[in-house]
Amino acid sequence: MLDLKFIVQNPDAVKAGALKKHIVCDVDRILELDVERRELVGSVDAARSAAKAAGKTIAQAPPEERAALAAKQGESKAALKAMEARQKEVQEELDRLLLLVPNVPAAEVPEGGTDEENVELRKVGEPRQFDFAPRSHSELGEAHHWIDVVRGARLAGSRNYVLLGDMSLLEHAVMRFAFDSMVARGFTPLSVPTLVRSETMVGTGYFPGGEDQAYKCDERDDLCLVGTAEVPVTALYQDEILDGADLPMKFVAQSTCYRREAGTYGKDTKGLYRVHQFQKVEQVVLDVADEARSLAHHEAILGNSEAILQALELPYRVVNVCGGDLGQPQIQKFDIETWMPSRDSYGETHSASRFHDFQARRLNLRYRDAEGKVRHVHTLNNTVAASTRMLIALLENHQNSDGTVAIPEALQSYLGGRKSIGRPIE
RNA sequence: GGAGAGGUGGCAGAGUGGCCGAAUGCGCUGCCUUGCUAAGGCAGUGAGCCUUUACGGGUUCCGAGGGUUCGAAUCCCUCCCUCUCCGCCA
Repeated sequence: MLDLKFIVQNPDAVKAGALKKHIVCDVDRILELDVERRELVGSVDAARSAAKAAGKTIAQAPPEERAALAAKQGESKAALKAMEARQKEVQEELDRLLLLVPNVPAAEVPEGGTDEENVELRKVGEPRQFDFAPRSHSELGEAHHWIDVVRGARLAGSRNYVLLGDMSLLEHAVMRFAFDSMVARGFTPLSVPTLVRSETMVGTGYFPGGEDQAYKCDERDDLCLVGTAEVPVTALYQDEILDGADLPMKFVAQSTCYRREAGTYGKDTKGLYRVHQFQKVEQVVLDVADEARSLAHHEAILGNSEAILQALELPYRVVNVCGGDLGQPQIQKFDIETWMPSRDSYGETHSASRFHDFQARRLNLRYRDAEGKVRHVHTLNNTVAASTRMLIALLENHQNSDGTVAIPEALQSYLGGRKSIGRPIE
């Protein structure tokens, strides 16, 4: 969330930001509530101060005078209670509204309402020209008995799948390659819970608003399945004050990711593109509150993922995500879209986000700088590799005319040195 | 799941109704002293909010939320979490 002081001092910038993101929030009501809140804090504090002083007088008064003094004290207490009740109401409404105010997007974020208005920054690699009719990953998966969506659905409903044989091995190979690459770049490997408290979902900015997209345990447990390791990793130090000397912290974690995909019926129904569960390696950076350093990290984590795609010999493009396609918490986001022949287009595979202190404020995640001042950290994250979408790209881009699939050199050592998988299809 | 214990400042750990935002120790910071691979002395050392040009002042926070009381870290209720033993189990 944004700093209340910032909102009060820059209401127009906040409103303009929300407009650019096509998000509705009531900034004026917040300003109103803040005025009332301050008045109440002033009078409540003064009343409490008086009550405290009176209490001390009573303690020191001779026993025979105490009853009278205490009775008098009881009267002013009723007024204090009323003020406190109102203060609580105001604070609660304010807190609720503050959670809905979006982060202000950077000036470099393009105007636009949907992903169609994202701006392409660069293309890397050429989409392959096939001299045969290429198969979709679904066709390849079925022909080789690598992907079983029928039994996946029987086990767990639609948008579920089973990977078999070499496809399961390939999934592990990609994940491990991605993970190892990040460790080699100095990221600290982490294994984290994928079932977290709602509070953690709020802290990272997924709630309120994203409840429909998350699987939630029943009322016995206040826990949700995460849609990404970003959640537990970013929240790792929530409610703590870190030593600024320990920053930046860079983490890489693999996790299973769960997504309800509510409201996407009929969309991307074939194959592995939109599924309820997949594996993902994610990178997260925590650093001091410094714009320049945040920007540098943003470039770096984008570059880390591009290096993975280049090693996997996959064509991709980078887009600057427009305001309307930006989430509530981001300052700016770059998506990487990888070429997918069956879609005859680039499909989103990575999302590199910069948040400034938006998540850190919600998470109460702070650090002490060199001067001893306590500040909120800046957070960033990016996909390193998401299993299913990487499998789509690998199968479809590296397929041969006989239906076998070439394995990029970077992955061969993870597959026992094999250069291809699959037998020729009849 | 059963039985028990407990949640206090960076850590350890006192504190069972007013003198407690909280002893003491450790850690950390600064100054001083001695001079030899270290020790000693003194001082300081939580966060939030309101207010103030500033110095400062006020207030809240002792797991969370309610309650009793003129007054609560201390008493009562609810919840959360941790630990120990037993049971079950990957």
